[in-house]
Amino acid sequence: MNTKATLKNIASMLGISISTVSRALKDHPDISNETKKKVRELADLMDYEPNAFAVYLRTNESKVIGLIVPEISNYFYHSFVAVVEQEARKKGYSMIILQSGNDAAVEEANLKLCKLNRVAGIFVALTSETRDMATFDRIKSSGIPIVFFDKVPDDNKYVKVCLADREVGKLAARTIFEKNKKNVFALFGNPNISITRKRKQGLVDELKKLSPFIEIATATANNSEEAMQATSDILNNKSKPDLIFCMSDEILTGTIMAINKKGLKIPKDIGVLAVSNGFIPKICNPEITYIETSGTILGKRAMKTFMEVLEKGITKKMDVIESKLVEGGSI
Amino acid sequence: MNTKATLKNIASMLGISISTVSRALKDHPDISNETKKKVRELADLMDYEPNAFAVYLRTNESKVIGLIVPEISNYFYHSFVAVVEQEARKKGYSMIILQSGNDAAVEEANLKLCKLNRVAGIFVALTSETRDMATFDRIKSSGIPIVFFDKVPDDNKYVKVCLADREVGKLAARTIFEKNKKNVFALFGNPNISITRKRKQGLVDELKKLSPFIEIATATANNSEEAMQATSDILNNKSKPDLIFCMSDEILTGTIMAINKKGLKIPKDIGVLAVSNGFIPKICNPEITYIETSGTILGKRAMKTFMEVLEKGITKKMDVIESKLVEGGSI
DNA sequence: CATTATATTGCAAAGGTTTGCGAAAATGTT
DNA sequence: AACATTTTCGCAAACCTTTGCAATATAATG
Repeated sequence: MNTKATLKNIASMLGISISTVSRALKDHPDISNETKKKVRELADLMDYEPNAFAVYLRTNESKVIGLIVPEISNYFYHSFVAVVEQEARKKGYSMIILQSGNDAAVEEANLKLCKLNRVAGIFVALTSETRDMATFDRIKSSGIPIVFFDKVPDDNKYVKVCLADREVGKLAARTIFEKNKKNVFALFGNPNISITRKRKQGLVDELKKLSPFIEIATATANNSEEAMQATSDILNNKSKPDLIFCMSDEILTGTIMAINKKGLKIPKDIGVLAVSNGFIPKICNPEITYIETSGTILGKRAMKTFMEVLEKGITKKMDVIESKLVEGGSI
Repeated sequence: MNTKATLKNIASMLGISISTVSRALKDHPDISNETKKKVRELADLMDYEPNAFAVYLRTNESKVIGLIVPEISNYFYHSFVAVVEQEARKKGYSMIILQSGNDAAVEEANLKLCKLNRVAGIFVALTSETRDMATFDRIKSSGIPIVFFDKVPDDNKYVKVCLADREVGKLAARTIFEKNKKNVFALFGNPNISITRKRKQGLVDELKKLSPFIEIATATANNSEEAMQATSDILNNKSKPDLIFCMSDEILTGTIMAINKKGLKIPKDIGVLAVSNGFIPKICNPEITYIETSGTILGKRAMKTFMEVLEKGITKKMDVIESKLVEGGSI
């Protein structure tokens, strides 16, 4: 086997010291152009790449970002993941991805893994089960910045990037009011996470404020299947609602399948309003009217915030992303 | 700041040597139970975690798997990513994710990054632009195993896990024949990648064999927008096809939007047959009939193959996954 | 008690890089 | 020519862990 491409070997082959080689490759001003040239040529020839671990060990910082989400493959996160990875690569970072699968213990293990790998920082969307923030606090105080996104903790001592969830609810309420709907069935996700509570509160409160004549029933579904079941149940009632509100893409999926199965026509038989990134709404017929939540935008903003945290050492911040209504033909 | 949790510090606090501490924490038989106990207690107290970089540097192997795909957020890959991450975590590995964005240069940079990070192995779905396999060969011969999936190279000297693409095409052909369709419009993705060529060949050849009376026109679309455009164009012809075949979810998405926009009814006005993981077909009304390609299954098989490669040192293998027809109501 | 086996522990090198500081060589200044 | 500067380079420590081997302490054997 031919000699490994290390600083040491290059140095000995050239009869100069390791430190000179190291500096030459970094274009350090202390080194003469002549030497630099020699070193670079041999390094190229030997296909030299610095040993990342040695660098990390020495500098004690890695160019890796940790990303912890409940599930990658869920509607919203993968576009977030995609854009964060892109932006990260532009800045010379790689991304290590971990799923918590809505299990607080796994989430904690993942956090440890991040710490173990000395990541430069961590993006986290919380599990709906997460109660104890102690591990996060420990990691944060050990100097690893954490940016929470989407599923964020309530406490304001963290850095978070999220949607204006209460506004999302209010916007939904105003839409319902303007479209003159009277009997709303609203489906929400896990009530333990704050975005659910906020969206629900925004919707219910605003609706109450706008009109005393709009009836609203709410229900909870933890996944598409439950959403489908809940929708089916309500559609079998004799007093069918005239609009179904879906808090997320996951729920929208179930609702649409239930409506289709039942053979109802949107919007003639029933209206639909969703909170979504737009992908599913656009392949439906007619297109679903939705309040936009873009993983791509969220990702970009999160990355921007992350760089701020890294460079300026911010430890608390809340970046809230406004959303807007995109009209389809489902109401 | 309190002392860092390192072997050295633990050792000096306990008045013993570093190696003893190291071995005590590994439950090495050379160390007395008494010492082990002392060491473990202090280590726990100090929240000791071995410095991964030092370990990697010393052992020259990391517990990280690289995953390179054209795009994470595309229909199929994110479920693959999700399951691979899960399985990897079970085996003590983490996953670093990289997107090539269909750019061979970025793909190469990503490969380098994997090498730089001394990953334990790499999963790759090729770019449609990839021609030169030299970098892959170099990495492979440097001892890092590579498992290709989905978008795999033609050459049999690699380890690959993929769908039975030709069979997929044939299955589509048989379905078309049985459903008595006569005028097929088939939309394919990038012709540079082998799965496109194979699916197309399978479809066209088998169709020809089954009946001389079935007309088939094909077209190429590189993304949803192009697929939508191509479908719109063909639907404006006076001789409308009676079935559209979509090679992938990406294309199906565009086709469905075009059909909806045109106001046509499936299957009355036009039939649709797709190759898909099933998610989009199931939210359509009626559900689309599709040939199943599951990222989840592919991911599991890929991971299994990967472990074989790692443990048994296999260097070439081809794992082909059969697919089946799932009937919706779109034909 | 002397000798040998066994149980514990420590020493030190190795893995590859970075970097402060001092040394040597080259150049410039009177 | 003597001195001051500047340019160029090397020494050696540090980052933290792993591990072969030597060293000591303890117990067992004759």
